[in-house]
Amino acid sequence: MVMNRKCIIRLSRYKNALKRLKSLGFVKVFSGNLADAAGVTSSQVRKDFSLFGITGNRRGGYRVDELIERISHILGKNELQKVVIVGMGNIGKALMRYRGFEAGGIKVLAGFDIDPAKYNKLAEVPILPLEDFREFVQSHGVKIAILAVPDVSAHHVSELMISAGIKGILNFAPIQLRGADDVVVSSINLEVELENLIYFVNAGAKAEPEIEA
Amino acid sequence: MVMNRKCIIRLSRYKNALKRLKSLGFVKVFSGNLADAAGVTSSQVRKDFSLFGITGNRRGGYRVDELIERISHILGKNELQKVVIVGMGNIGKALMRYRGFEAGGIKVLAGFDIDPAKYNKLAEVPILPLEDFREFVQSHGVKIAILAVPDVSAHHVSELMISAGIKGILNFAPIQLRGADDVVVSSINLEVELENLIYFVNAGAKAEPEIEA
DNA sequence: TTTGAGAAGTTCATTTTATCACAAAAACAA
DNA sequence: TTGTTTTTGTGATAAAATGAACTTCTCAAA
Repeated sequence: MVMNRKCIIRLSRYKNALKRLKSLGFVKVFSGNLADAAGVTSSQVRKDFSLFGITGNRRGGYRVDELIERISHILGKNELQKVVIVGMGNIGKALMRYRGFEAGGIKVLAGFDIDPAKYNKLAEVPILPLEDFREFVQSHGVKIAILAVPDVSAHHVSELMISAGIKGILNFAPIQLRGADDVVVSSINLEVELENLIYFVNAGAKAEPEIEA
Repeated sequence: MVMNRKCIIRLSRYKNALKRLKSLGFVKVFSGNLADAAGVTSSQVRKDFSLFGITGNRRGGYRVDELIERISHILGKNELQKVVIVGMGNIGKALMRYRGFEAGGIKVLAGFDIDPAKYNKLAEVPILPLEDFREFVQSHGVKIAILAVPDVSAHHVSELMISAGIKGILNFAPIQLRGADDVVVSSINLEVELENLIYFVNAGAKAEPEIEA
């Protein structure tokens, strides 16, 4: 069952919304509630759930706990996900320190850089030489890597990642990575995001819908 | 002429690719070249250009310089774009220090926080109290703001931004902001991005296309 | 038990988005 | 000139996503 990326993004959104609802004491939730929280229509919510075989009660809606559990399972969030970061510049360091990941079951195992001044092999989350990358990810079974190096090194590092067995790359470098067929690449480009905002602000935005990350 | 967001993202991509091609010495470029660089089809490139009235020569392709100029103009990149950042946590600080913006004609004027320990009013790019936000953006005519505060404060700060006249918000908080009709919100949610990667990696990704930031 | 209302689940139509295919234009060569 | 090639520009076509509407089930109250 091959799923659409947009649909998966919505699932993540639903999960976030559900966690908030749960912390507010909600036990049950209706498609309309989730739709409001995620900024979509209730049809969409029900259809998304239907795609994944998620089912509720025809009158009582969905049980919050069950739904969170179910979506987390689909997203693979029931087991700890190990991640490494390459590039200890501004962005890389910020991501190393970002504590939001842990709550989401994502564990940053290590950072890597080529600059010896940045090494810190003894820290709880160590910063290691890039030469150690291959061995590290293989011995720890890491499949996901964050690429936060300058654009000139991005292509080279992405090849290293792929050859070391990385299967998913979150790319912060402002270039288009051409990955292997079994490697997923997702890019975040801050300048592109800002250019978008600038365009729509200048265009006198007419209620542009909020877009996926 | 109301434009599609995806289309604008592609324009940004084309522009980035063009800059690289230019630095390699290219003077002319064909739709096929740009398509390869941006990871789309040549038809798509031509159709995007057609939407904006960008036109080339029926056999000679497009002039690189002219095209960069044209796209930059459409994206509003020919004048300096002023931006402020609210929230001087990990992400906010990293964005303050990020030097990639300047090359793209984006100028971070100031950062804001509620924590007096973070103030630095005399720095070249000052960090100011959040109370000064409204006055600052109004006196400087700032229309774009980056929201990098914890989720609990995100809604409150976004309301402040909107009431102060901000028209575009780049949101890093993991919640769905509900903006006014004339305010554009674009969200970057790191956890959602990683969850996506995790899902497709676990699903044994079959050449998933790289996606927009 | 019956009835009515509320909400899920599903189908269908609409709208949006991307691809294909081809005619018209430009450049070049003979 | 005239023909040939190359690439654009766009209309037609296909595919995908969305939203509305309909059907079915469940619960609760009379």
